Amino acid sequence: MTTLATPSTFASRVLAWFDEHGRKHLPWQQDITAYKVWVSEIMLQQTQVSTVIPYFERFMQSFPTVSHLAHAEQDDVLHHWTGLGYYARARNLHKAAKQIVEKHGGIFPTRFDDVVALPGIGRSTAGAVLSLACHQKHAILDGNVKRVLARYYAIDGWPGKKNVENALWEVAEKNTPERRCHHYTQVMMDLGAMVCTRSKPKCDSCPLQSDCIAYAQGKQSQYPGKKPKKAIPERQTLLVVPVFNTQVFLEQRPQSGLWGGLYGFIEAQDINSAEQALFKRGMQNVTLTAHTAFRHTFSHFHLDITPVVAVLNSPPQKQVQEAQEGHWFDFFQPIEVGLAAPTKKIIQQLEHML
DNA sequence: AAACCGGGGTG
DNA sequence: CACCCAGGTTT
Repeated sequence: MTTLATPSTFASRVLAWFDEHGRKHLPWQQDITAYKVWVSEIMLQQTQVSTVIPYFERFMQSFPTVSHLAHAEQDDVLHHWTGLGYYARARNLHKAAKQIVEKHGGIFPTRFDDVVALPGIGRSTAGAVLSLACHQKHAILDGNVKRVLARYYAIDGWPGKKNVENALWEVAEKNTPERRCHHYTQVMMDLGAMVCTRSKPKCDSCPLQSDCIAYAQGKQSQYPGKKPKKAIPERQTLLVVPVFNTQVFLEQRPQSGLWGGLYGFIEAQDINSAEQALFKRGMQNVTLTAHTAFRHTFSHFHLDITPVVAVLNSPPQKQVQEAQEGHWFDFFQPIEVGLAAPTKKIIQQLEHML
């Protein structure tokens, strides 16, 4: 007697793998709410799970609901993000929380179009939240899923290209099952993070090995296609660090652009303009000392930073001209606002520079 | 040194 | 539509 082989679909195989190996005990998987899933998804867009966990816990302690987040000070929100990078994402999270309070009565919306209209939430994140928290059937396409699908189907080209992205979305939609869509969403991320990793994928543990095209061809490392690279420029800047007794002066940066909304040191191109900038802020009798430059690298440029400590020999006068919002912070106390990595680094090293 | 990353913004 | 931008970590 012959039996027709039960079609073992893409989804059924990965779901079986989920039952045995999937992650089910992450903090945002307990007492699931759309809010928790949303916050975790935004954090996970930029950082891996082990790093995110303590940030997530602190964030939820301080902002347990959408409403708490909406009513928080932006500085406090950015402070909770210090070290995670991509501060625009924290600003969008805060902005979206305010919109949810205004437009949706503080309840995270459950209609896809409402969710995707929120700042910082696109098609993939909206799909992830509604799938994981509300069990709605939506496809997702984050970096992990892109890698799994690009390899399985041997989809050539860089996913930043529209046509490649479209091809990936098409198969992402096609494979998303009606039943257990929330488990499916979770397991696709798990597979990308735990098995179908960027380098040294664990193909022998993969439920998709038998018909993965990249595996069959031994070309796992060729997928997804790489971003075309280009030389990145170098820039240099002075960061002027005013010090008076045990206090340093920081001011809030403009909302848009580099380190938007974070507190930082005064930027200057040379010592002369550094002195002018200090003068404008009522700091006149100062002793400037340039310290060893260090390099901070972004994706699109290198920034060589020379810290210039400006010790005030007398208390600051009233500002000559209104500038950004500036504050003196005691550098032995934790500073409760958002700081970019290089700012934090300079503050940590400050006592050695005096 | 290079890869990575979802969404916003601009041309 | 095509391209650029943002920041810090991992490899």
